[in-house]
Amino acid sequence: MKRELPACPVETTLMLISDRWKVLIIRDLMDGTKRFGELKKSIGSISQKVLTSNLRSMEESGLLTRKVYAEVPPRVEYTLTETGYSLKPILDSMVEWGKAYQKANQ
Amino acid sequence: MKRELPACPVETTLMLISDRWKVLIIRDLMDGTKRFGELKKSIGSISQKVLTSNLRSMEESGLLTRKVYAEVPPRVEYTLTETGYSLKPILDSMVEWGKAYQKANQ
DNA sequence: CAGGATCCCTTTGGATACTG
DNA sequence: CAGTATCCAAAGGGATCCTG
Repeated sequence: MKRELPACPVETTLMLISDRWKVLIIRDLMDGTKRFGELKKSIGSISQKVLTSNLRSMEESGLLTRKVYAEVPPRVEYTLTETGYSLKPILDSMVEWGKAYQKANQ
Repeated sequence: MKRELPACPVETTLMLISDRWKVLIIRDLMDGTKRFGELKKSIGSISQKVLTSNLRSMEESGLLTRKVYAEVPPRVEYTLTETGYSLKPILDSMVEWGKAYQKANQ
């Protein structure tokens, strides 16, 4: 799963967040820690498998942490790292740009 | 090729630029108009087919314009639209973030 | 030069069933 | 609840050959 970092900075960023779901996951975690089920619900149409694999790869990239509680039923919480949270300006820009684009193309 | 705009602004932005190559194309066009061959060369490892299909879909999205000159050999120039150029702040943020990430993970 | 056409591979995502 | 395992479909991308 771990790939080499590209030489180009913008490619590095893209590699880490450009999947269909990762930006949505990050956005939903900007509000704070969430459980697996909460994430799945707030994202909506994502399948368990895909959510799991995205979360794992983002953990590996250092964008978020995964904390497992030894309880029954199990509880797993996901939290953005500093690195993950530092993507906020990019996300905000993307939201603003997207709004303007939607307005112009509705 | 034309897809419905998602309800969510950030998804809209993602849909338009999150492919592997689109951000690189936009970045290369930030400097000004370029010919097909120049783009292909500056991007490097992209194949003709993929470059063509990305350019067409970006034209359809209103991010760039395509101008064909009736010459032999043919000349085709691509230029960012205002909309495409307005992605600059996002690109810049991505470059900055990518640099910091690379530095932290080298 | 700037592509179109074709074939194939890999990756991502989706559906369903099962489990500690 | 939060996964795993398995199978499958679709899309993006790559390679090669051909052409106005």
